[in-house]
Amino acid sequence: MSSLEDRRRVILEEIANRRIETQEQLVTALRERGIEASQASVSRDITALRLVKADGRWTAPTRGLPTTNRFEERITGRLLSVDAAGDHLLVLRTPPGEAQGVALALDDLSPEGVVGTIAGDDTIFVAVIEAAAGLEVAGWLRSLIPGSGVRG
Amino acid sequence: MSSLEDRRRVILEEIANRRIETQEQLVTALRERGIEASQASVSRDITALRLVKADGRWTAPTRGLPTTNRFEERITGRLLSVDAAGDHLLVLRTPPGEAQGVALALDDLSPEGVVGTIAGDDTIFVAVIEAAAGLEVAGWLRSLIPGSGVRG
DNA sequence: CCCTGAAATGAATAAATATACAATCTTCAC
DNA sequence: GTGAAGATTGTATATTTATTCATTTCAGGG
Repeated sequence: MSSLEDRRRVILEEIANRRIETQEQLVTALRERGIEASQASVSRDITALRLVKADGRWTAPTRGLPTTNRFEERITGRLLSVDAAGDHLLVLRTPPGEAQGVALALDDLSPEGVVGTIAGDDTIFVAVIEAAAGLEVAGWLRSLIPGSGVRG
Repeated sequence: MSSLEDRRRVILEEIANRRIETQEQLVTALRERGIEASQASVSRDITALRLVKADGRWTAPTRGLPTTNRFEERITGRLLSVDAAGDHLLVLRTPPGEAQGVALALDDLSPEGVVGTIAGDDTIFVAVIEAAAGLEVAGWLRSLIPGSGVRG
């Protein structure tokens, strides 16, 4: 019986059911449920659960928000170029057979402004809401291409 | 012009294009771009922009804090049927023109097991990791169809 | 020009969160 | 059983972030 697992389960319940604004509040909430833990442990749990403090309260994000890292892992080395075709379409090139995977990763993240993607074998079309969003997304994607300068 | 607006715009650019882990890094990044600001101001900007620190880096959430209820609002009445095509693909039907919106709502929520979606005009393909996840997602989606019968 | 009020800011500091480190449990091989 | 390796934990503290408060800036009215 892992008290660690139990505690983390309760943490998820608590942040889902009441407004928890600090880790100390979480410590208190846990104690009310018979679980003793220090703020330090709660901090570690929060890291492990990849929780996020948004709008002043701790929440479990829906996927996409905190998965930036994971996304970057999934895409790095599989993205060759990023080009714009007009204001609303980005065209990404990948090695053969990689487009589906990269496009799925992109779908998982759903960056601001991206409306959708369609992937072929080595090409992905990314539809963006408006030009500014496209530029931002393009810049960020390019930063994932090895050997490309980060600041443009 | 409002240097405040400029600064916030640059903040969004910076966190999109490089990994920013602390507000002090943001202060430095701003200085490199010719914008002087204190950590205090950056902290206020972050609050105003509702940014969140996820996985150790500052990011712009893809959308606000989605609740299941909000998602259900977005989908209820716009989903006509849910069928399985094999173990890894669900096919959703919507009224004409609604598929994109429903698919976006689905992407926002990214239920466990859903790898990605592609939407046409009145049809959405939902790729799921494995059969069990597909059944679960399908069941849940069907529960959103008014007067839903069991299909597939 | 001088006021006034609202918004924005930085310095200092309070508050909140993450981590180093040592102690204590678990697991598992022997 | 004993002991080693690794996980988990709390305390104390370092680091990071939010806030207080005094000051500055700027627009508009006189």
